Amino acid sequence: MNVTSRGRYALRVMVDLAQHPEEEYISLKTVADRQQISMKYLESIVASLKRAELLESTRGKDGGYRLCREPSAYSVGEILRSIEDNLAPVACIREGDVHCERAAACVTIPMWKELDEITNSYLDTVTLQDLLSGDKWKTQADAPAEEYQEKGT
Amino acid sequence: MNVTSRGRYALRVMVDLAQHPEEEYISLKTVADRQQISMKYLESIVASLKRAELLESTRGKDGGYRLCREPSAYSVGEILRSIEDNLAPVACIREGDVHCERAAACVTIPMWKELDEITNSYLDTVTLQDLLSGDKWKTQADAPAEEYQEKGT
DNA sequence: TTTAATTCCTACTAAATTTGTGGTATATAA
DNA sequence: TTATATACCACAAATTTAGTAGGAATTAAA
Repeated sequence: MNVTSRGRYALRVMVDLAQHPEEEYISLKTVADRQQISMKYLESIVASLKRAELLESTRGKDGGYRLCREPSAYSVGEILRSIEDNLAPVACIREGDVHCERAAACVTIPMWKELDEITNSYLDTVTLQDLLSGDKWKTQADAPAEEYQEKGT
Repeated sequence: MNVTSRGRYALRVMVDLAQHPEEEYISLKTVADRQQISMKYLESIVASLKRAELLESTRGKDGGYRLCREPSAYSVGEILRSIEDNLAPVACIREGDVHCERAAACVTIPMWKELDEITNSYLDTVTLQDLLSGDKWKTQADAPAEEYQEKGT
């Protein structure tokens, strides 16, 4: 897997934007201040997010960034894959990349591939909304016995 | 996850030893030649494996390394954890290590923890024997109807 | 039309990690 | 006692990650 600070920061930017839906566009400076991350560093990260069409922007005064979908329509997997180019657990199974000539004979490749599938499919089931609500991980001790947060109604 | 070459090499050493059970102790040079890995680099890797009691050794002439269990009694998770100190997908959830003061408020922590559990429990289900046989990942198309490659004979 | 605020773009630098190498001490079988 | 190993420690090269710097282009508003 290997999720670097770029991936973690990307997630925090997306969460931050999701938590402040009222305003139209939010400047990077605002997000950087709230999240205490260098704005300059964030620049290259949001550039990737924008390229992947995970958020939209306007330039100039009063410009900034905003989500272009409902939080429930983003999966963590999608966000991370747009940022990290090596979500795979080992280099061996990255397509095109370095071709290991022993791959055909390598007894570990099938395992790495399965592991990659397992992690990706987990991350694809977690949405930005899940992160915001936290319900997905609430234990019974935490959770109020009464009812879930109604959604969709 | 982040499995580096140390982890991959460790797995290859273990597989190599498992594939040559006839001889008593096998020298690192032999393994390094067979696997085409720098022997010097392997030294530090097998040192970790030995420290974790995953293999045993004798020094001096005719010395070398050998497994101390049946291949089916090693899990890949155990092997990797003895080598890589950061199997966790992100630094944030490594105990004791760097303590992130925003951890309590961080909405992503529960997800990283669950991901870590998922990957570790998968890797704990895969044994060295599984890697050797490959059966675990054989598709029906691959598998010859007749019989497996005879081994042990 | 000028100014301030902002995204966008490119290049560079610093720090950390990974991937090794080298040298030597110690143990063991023949 | 010699050849062949492991064991141990320090250092170096290569790669990746993290962060900085500077400025061009765009936009809203004064």
